[in-house]
Amino acid sequence: MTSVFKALSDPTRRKVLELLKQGPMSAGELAGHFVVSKPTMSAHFSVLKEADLVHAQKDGKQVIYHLKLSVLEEALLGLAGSFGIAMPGKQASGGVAKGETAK
Amino acid sequence: MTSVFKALSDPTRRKVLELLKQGPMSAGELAGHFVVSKPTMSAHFSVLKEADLVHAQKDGKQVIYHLKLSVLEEALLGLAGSFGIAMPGKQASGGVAKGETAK
DNA sequence: ACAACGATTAGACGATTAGCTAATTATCAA
DNA sequence: TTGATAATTAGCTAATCGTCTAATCGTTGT
Repeated sequence: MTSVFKALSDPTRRKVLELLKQGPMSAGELAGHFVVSKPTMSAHFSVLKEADLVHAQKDGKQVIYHLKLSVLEEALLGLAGSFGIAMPGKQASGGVAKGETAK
Repeated sequence: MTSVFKALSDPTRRKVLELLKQGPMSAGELAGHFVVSKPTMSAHFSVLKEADLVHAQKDGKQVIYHLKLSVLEEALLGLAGSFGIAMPGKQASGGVAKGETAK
């Protein structure tokens, strides 16, 4: 959970995830959307991999990154749940009961 | 948005917010729940204030902290929305509004 | 006025972070 | 085999982070 929020705390990394939301993309193509150097982007990809928010698949000389939406969803849901925050979609779930911890 | 996720990226600060979820609490009482020094806790409170996740109200020689749940909710809702993540509660909202960036 | 208490500020320290350039690895094409 | 291309690793710097102790500030009770 900490690693996910740490990953999300950088605007560049959030934007990478948003780009990946539209579909898998190579490291180079992703890097093309930013002004920083490719090694810097590579470091960002490492943080995202570490947080399990993306999956890297090697394809020839490229590396294709995929968003792992379920992991992001679980983190957000986990935090929202532990604060009884209701969010759009599905039906109300009542949040965490009194005295519970909401891992 | 970045300041909120930065604040959330530390486990101590997340736990502070969880304690505050149950109601306002003084700096000292909050600090009592952790093993770190009070000045360190004070620094954590500063980060939370900076992110507007808590409000500090002075009362005599104490400072009472209040959770600003709506700010947390908005940040989570914003990110979830920009990824089309549906979460329990309310009804679906179709994501980020026109022209918005979901920074 | 002064001592005690709750909290923050100041200053220091090691660890981590985001960024860079240069070098390296891996793959593919000529 | 050589060269080009995609990406990562290595090595560095400057800035920020989390933590500490010591000092200070503001309030309250004597």
